Amino acid sequence: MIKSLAQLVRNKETLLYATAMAVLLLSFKWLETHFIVYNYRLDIFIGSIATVFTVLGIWLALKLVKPKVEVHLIEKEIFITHPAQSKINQVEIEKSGISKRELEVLGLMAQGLSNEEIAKRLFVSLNTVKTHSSNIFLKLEVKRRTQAVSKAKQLNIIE
Amino acid sequence: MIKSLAQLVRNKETLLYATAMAVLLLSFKWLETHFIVYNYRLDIFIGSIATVFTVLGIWLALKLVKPKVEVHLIEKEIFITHPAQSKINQVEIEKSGISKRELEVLGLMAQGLSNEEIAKRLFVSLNTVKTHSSNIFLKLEVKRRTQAVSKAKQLNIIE
DNA sequence: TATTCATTCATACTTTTGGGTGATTTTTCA
DNA sequence: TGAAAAATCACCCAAAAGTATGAATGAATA
Repeated sequence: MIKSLAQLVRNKETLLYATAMAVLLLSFKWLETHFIVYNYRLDIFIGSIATVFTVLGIWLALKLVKPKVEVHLIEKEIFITHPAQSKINQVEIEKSGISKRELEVLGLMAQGLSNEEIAKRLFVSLNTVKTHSSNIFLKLEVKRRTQAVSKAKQLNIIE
Repeated sequence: MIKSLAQLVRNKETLLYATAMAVLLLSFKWLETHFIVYNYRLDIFIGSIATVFTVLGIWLALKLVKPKVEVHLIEKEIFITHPAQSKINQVEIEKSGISKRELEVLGLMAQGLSNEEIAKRLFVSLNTVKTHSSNIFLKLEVKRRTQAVSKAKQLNIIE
């Protein structure tokens, strides 16, 4: 309420409305002096004044007071399954010490390729792939390719 | 404005406010008859009535006008990592024809266990695990355990 | 320049895996 | 109850995977 009054005072149009009220009062005063108002029933006169000024008050309030705004916040939950998540953990790769080439081999391993197939894919010999594999197992501290794939996926160093 | 009036009529509290206005009017009437109001300056009397009813009007308007409702949608993003998701696709399991026991073996396979380790875990012989493995490969139409794991994860029949 | 590291390859050997076949025992289900 | 499916196990053989060791080469680096 205090705030509303403060707004009312601050408002640029306040003068206009104040003037309107003054004019109304003056017009009543004029009616009072120039017509024989008292011939009419005084309570009717007062009643009409009350009505007019009530309407004026309502009009004033509606014009001046900034409308109340109730803000309703509705939380809409958006489920994101995984937006191409599973970002490869570069940190873990470096921590494990796995080289680029070994990572390639590991990736193909995870796809289910045999050493022979990996060798053909990378244009190297079977022995090379075996060496890479062994090094991978050492670095991941596992014994088998299946374990390597399992651990690599856990560490997010592949896929 | 029309809408506001309609609200005003509908409002349950309207009677209260109407009563308040009636009481005010009656009190003025009472003042009029029981005191010699006319001894005072009539314009002061009218002015106070105007002021009172202006305030009443303002108060009425402030009380009765329903606030505007602004609805704000807040989109709350919920990321689902993959512990909760990745529900096992029962349909694909049945489609592949993989039995319960074979599924067990497949699961341990995916964890990187060797046939020997699986055998010990399941309290069966190595040969049994081999048989299960072979059947799994047939049913998944793959050649190696690594491929089996890869395909099984694609089909969501494990994990 | 010397050294380290990644990559490549080889040979020999062991272990694991996978294919094929057959058989017995449970379990399930019509 | 009786047939089908699932689970169990064995033996043999071959392929693939993995271990160990050694070595050559090229690129990066201290």
